[in-house]
Amino acid sequence: MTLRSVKPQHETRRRILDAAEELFMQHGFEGASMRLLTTKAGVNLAAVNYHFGSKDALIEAVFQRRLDPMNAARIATLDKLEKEANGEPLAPEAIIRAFVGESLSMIEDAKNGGRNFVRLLGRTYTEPAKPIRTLIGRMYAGTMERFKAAFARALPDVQSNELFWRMHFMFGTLSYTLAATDTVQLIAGFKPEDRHDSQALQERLVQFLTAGLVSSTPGSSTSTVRKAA
Amino acid sequence: MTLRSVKPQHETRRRILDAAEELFMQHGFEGASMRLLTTKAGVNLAAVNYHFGSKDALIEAVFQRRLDPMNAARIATLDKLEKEANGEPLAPEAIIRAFVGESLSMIEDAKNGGRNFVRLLGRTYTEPAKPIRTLIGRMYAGTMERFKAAFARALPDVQSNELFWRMHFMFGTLSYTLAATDTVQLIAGFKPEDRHDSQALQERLVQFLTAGLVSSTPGSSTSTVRKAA
DNA sequence: GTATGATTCAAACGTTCGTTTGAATTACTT
DNA sequence: AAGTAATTCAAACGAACGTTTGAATCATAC
Repeated sequence: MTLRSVKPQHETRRRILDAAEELFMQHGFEGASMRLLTTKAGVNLAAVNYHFGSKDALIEAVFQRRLDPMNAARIATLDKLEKEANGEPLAPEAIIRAFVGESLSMIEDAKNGGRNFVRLLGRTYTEPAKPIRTLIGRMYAGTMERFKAAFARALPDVQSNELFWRMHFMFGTLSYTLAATDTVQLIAGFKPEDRHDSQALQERLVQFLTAGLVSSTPGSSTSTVRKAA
Repeated sequence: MTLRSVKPQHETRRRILDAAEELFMQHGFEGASMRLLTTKAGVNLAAVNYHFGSKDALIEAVFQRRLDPMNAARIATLDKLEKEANGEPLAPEAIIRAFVGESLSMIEDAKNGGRNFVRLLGRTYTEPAKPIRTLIGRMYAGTMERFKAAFARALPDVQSNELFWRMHFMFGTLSYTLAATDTVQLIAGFKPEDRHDSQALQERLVQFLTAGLVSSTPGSSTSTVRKAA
C-alpha cells in the first residue's frame, strides 16, 4: 500500500552495498558473513545472490560504486589544473593535492558512507586475496599512469624508477592514513579530535608527501641530509 | 629408528610457525585454514591445537617469535647511537634508519622466513580483527614511546601532535613498502629486480621519510613549497 | 623389558560458511 | 481484474571451518 513510501527502484541493492561497505571495513571480506551482512542491511539472506550473483561479485560492486567516480574526479582535477597551467608543468604539491584530496574529502562524508569506503579502501591495498588485488589494480591502472606522467613532467630530474618508488611511498602513506585503524591509537596515543579534522590532516599529509617526493636524489645533487650524527 | 635424524626438541612447533608465517602472509589469517597450514608444515591437523592451544594462540606466537627480538634490536641500536652521541640529539635520519633498517634487513632473509614475516607484518597494520590489532599495539607500545622521545629531541621545533602524525605517516610508508603485494605491480608497472635490492630500497625509503619528517611546519616558518601553480 | 609421559594420528564433533531452491509475495502491464 | 515478471522469503544444501577425542606411537627413565 502507500504505507511503504517511495521504493526507488533498487533500494535493496543500495542497502546491501552500504552494509557491505561498513562490515567489510570492520571485519574484512572473509570475516563479514552473508548472514551478518544481510541482517544489518535488513534484507533476506538470499538477496545478495539474487541481486549480485555471489559474494565476490558484491565485493566488486562495492568498489565499482565509489572507485570509478573517485578516480574520474582525480583525473578531472588534473585535467583542469593542466589546462589552467597553459602547458607549464604543475607544481608537485598541486598534483599530490589532486590525488589525495579526493580521498580525504570522503572522510568527512560520514552520512553517505564515504568514510566507511575510504577506510575500507586503505585496508584493501594490502589485501592478500588475489582476485581483490587484481580488481583494485585494474581500477587504478589508468589513473596511476595519468599521475605518473604528470609527476614526470613536474619532476624532470627524478629518474623513472626513482619516481616509481616515491609514488609507491606516497600510495602507502595515504592508504595507511585512510585505514587508520585503532592500531595507531594503541601504538602512539591517538588523539581522536584530530582524526575528523580532514582539512588539517590533508595539509599535514600534503606537506609530508611533497617533501618526500621532491627531495633531491642521493647520488646526484649537492646538499642531502645524509651523513647524520 | 635412526632413519629420522635429529629431532631438536620442538621441531614440530618450528615447522608450524614457518608454514603459518608464509600462509598468513599469502592468504590472511582467516584465509589460511588449519588443514592447509598443517599440510604445508607436514604435521598432523591436531598438532596446532596440541602445541599452541588454538589458532588465535598460533597467530600470537607467530608475532612473538619475530617481533620481540626485532623491537629489542631497534631499541638497542637507538641506545648505541645515543651513547655515541654523548648527549647530543641524534640526526633525524639516524633515528629513521634505526627504525626501518631492522625491518628491511629481514627482507633479504628469505631462507629463515624473515621475508615472509616482514610482509605479513606490513599487512597486519591494517588488519581489522580487534584481537590482532590489540596484540600488535601491545608489542609495539614501548618501542614507539622510545622512538617518539628520540624524535622529539631531534626535532625540537616540531610540536608533539605534529610529530605524532609524521610518525604515523612514516609507519604507513614502511608498512606498505613491506607488504608490497602484487597490487603495486598491477598498478604501476612493478620492476621486480628492484624489490630484492633491500639496500637501495632502504636508501630511497630513508631519504623519502627524512624529507617528510624534517619538513618545516606550514604555519610557523618561512619557506614552504605551498602556493603552487 | 617395562612403565611413564609426550607426541602423533585418523576420525569425528558441532558450527558456520556461501549458495540454491521453490513457493509466496509484490510490482507492473494490459 | 487478470496476468506476467520481479522480488522476497523460509528452508535446506553440501562443503569447509576450528576443535576435540581416544587410541597408537614415540621417547625416555627405571
